[in-house]
Amino acid sequence: MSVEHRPSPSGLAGVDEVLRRVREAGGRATTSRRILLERLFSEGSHKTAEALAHEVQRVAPDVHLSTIYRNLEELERLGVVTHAHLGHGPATYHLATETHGHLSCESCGATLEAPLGLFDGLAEAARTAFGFEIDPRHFAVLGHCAACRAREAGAADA
Amino acid sequence: MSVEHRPSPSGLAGVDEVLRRVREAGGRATTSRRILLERLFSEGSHKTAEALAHEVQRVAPDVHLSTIYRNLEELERLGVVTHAHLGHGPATYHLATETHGHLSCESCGATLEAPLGLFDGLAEAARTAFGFEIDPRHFAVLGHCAACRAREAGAADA
DNA sequence: GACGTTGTTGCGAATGATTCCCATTACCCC
DNA sequence: GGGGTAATGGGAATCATTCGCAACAACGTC
Repeated sequence: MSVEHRPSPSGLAGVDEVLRRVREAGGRATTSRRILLERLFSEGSHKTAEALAHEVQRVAPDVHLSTIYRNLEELERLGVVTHAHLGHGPATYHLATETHGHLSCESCGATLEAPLGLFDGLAEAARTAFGFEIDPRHFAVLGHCAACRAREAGAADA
Repeated sequence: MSVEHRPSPSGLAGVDEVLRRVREAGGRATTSRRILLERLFSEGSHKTAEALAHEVQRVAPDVHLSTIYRNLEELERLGVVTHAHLGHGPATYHLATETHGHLSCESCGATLEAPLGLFDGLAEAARTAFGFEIDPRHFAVLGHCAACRAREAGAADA
């Protein structure tokens, strides 16, 4: 079996390499774990545990939701996956290689991926004022997106 | 009956005025609502619904937790109260007159109240880059506080 | 002050997201 | 290929919050 050559998001070699890392850490390369990883490496991020469960179950119907949660937790411990909270509602999971913050619209729920540089001003201010080091990745910053602001402004005018 | 003269946090006159506003909006000035408001106007913010329930129940033991939630929801609709999410765990409630953002430590759970000005840099950047208007009050920005950073750095050295 | 309307309450059950427990299964090292 | 043990399926437990509903209590009116 050769190494995967798919263009992985940004540095992690692929499913097989992750599974190798899992085994090095004393874990096992189970089928559910492999399928879950394939889904995580596929396009489209910000998937909830339940969405991932559905995707996995299309291939292996017996994989239980709690197995998904356990695997995500384990993969997170290994640094392969992270989760983010985009507002109310369930957490979303994605590969740890995709590092960005999130701006999430309170009106329509849309989520923007924000380059970490966007948070530099706040990071600097928090560091200076409080010695506090922000982590913009774990929780989204809420607010209102351009489309909703335009719509709401229009409604106010009408 | 005279207006309350207690030094209210920052502009809202007091329990009686809020209850007046409630009645103007077609609501009723019930005992549980009055007691809840007294607790909200008392010192110490960032209280969870459950903590508020305990405080209220010290005075009126039969007030049910769901009543607290309903009253908080109603008061929030009237613009008297807001809630914030300070990380994992339950939401916290406080008077809407206290406007500040939150920095919440992922290690120790401590929460700092941050003046809204701290977020100006991020607000500007998000507006320019995405037309996105942030609301720094509803969700805390997570990260690591000075104390925990010092402790963790020390542990790393040891 | 009694009355009726209708907003509110107490209570428990329902929900949604996640975690826990446990007996069974299936990796994978030797 | 057998055995030790990590992982799984299944369901029950948990935590925060919401809902449904019958009984109750504000408050304007008479």
